Amino acid sequence: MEQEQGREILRRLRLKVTPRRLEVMRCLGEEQAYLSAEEVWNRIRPVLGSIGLPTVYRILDELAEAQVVTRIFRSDRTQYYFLCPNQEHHHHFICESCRRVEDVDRCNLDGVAGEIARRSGGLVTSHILQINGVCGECSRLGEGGRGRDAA
Amino acid sequence: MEQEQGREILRRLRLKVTPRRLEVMRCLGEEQAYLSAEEVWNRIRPVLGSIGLPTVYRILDELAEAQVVTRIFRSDRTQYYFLCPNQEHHHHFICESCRRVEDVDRCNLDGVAGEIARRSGGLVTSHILQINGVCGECSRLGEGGRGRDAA
DNA sequence: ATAGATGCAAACTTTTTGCACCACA
DNA sequence: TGTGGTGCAAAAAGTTTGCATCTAT
Repeated sequence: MEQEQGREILRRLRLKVTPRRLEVMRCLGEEQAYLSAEEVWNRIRPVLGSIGLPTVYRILDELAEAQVVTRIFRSDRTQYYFLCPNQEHHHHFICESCRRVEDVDRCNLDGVAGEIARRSGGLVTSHILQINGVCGECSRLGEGGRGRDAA
Repeated sequence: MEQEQGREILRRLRLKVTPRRLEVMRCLGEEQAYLSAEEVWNRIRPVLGSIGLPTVYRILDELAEAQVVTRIFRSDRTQYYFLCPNQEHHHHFICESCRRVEDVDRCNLDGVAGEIARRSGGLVTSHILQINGVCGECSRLGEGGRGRDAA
């Protein structure tokens, strides 16, 4: 994520361009991996001098609302975020080992919406499709992966 | 969910057959709708006389672990559960209005796994596919739906 | 100049844990 | 009769809120 791209996104959203917002976006984009709010906070604190955790939450919420970041679903009770400014319809392949996210363009779900409508008269408004696995690099490195913790 | 079916599930999991476990399963299966732990608790307390909320969490965790209940993903930070003892691979259409869940057999995702393997050498281990929308009945009733709150 | 952004502390919600007591097998 | 289940109280973890101060526009 180039800084200029971040500025443009914020202007489009009519949010003020602040160092904190730019840094949250840079951090999430830099690793192409999903992170929790606290992990983002730990990574950007050294760069910014200081920033509060509530500010990180506020920024992530705004960006998720604006669909500039995507929430990743896991069954722990933590929310994870991934920068995804690309608005085309697509899905994500997420690596269970290194947490990196790859885009998956293919989405064969149009037929499903039709089936539901035909069967019961229901209407599909959205879907979550998240593909979990182990990425190429982590597969080659063998099990255990790089690990990636809060610190 | 017949009581005998509940007993069989518990025996298969080598869990003791207790009134609390049977009642949690009955409650989740009865409505064909997803509920939070607290909602389950509120519904079964009158029947059982008394049960602690931690017990409900423990039971739901065991059943989710055993894949007898499925977790439903929402962006609030509450976990929702749905009884789904059917082990065939399938997905769910969930109604945003009444929370009822319908099974969707169709799953065209085999091609996606192949694409990921070819492209980067990655390996797909699982996927989450949750289809959100408004069910036939709620569509016919018009917007607003039946509502379904914790009480 | 001013509306919006942020830090800090404290609250809040959901979920988990510890331990004594109880009940199914 | 003993292992596993449960109630209760308290803690933990993640997230949100209130308000005073600061800053981008």
